[in-house]
Amino acid sequence: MKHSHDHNFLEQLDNQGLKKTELRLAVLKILSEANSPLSADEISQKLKKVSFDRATLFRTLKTFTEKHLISGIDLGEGCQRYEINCVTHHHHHHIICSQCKKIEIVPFCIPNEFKEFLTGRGYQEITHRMDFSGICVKCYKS
Amino acid sequence: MKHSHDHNFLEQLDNQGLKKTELRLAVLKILSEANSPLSADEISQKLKKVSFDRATLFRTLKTFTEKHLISGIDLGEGCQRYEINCVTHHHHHHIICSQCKKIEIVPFCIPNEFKEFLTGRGYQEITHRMDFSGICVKCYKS
DNA sequence: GTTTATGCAAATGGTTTGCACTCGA
DNA sequence: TCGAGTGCAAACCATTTGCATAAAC
Repeated sequence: MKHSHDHNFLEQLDNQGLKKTELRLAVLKILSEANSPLSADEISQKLKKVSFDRATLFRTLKTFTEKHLISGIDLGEGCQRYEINCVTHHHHHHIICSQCKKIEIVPFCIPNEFKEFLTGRGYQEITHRMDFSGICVKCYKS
Repeated sequence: MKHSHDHNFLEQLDNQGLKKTELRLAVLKILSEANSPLSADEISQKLKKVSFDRATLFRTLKTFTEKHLISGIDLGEGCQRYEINCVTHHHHHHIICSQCKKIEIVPFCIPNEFKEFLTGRGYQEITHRMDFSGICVKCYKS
């Protein structure tokens, strides 16, 4: 899908005191147009037109994550996936098909009681991760 | 803590058609005496008395996981941790302290509705992962 | 003209693999 | 004895790091 806020990338980089380079703009564009979280490999593939170095890509992803422009997520595949952080992309969880690896967003989050329980146990700054895997309809039918 | 079913290790290996070697027995013993999931490194450290090879240890952990004698869990540290599977250790989730890395078991699991929702969406053989992190009381106080 | 970002090459860390040898059943 | 299990060395794969160059501001 196309986004109308492509031009915001420049602004976002500026706000974070980051220089606007071709790679950075390309990565932001790719992630904002993706409909599911992408691995570094997948981003690389979509970067065909842009010349870049793998180390630089990882540095970019790390910087963006630290500046909260993107989020890294782990679905147990042994690599990180990255998602753009924008107003329309708030906190959520995923399910990944164990066969075709298709990823969907899941429309629920953990009950408040969980966090309350842990707070009661003295934990501070609690974060959680939750994800699902299963065989999707398509794969199951075939 | 000491367990009275140490002698079951031999039996468990037998049941799975696995040969009873010193390393395997030692790993089962270590994991059954551990009070939180151990990484391959931590298991290695506890194996001081037994001579072993790192590759063999990983092969052992893989075999045990496949035979469901142990479970591998990922708490986002970049390595797997392993827990013994026995009658007294059923499905559960963890919280890890983001500072001291102490791991505790959390006494709740996801609501049934989550799985039901996904089943309704056509997913089969659904599994989930859920874990927490936060600063534990001890670390917070210091 | 600085500071920050990049490319290159090499290192890291957890884990896996190929192969010949060894040991448990 | 015979196949499963092991040690060793080397490979793997995602990611990181050091350093000198290049580009952004």
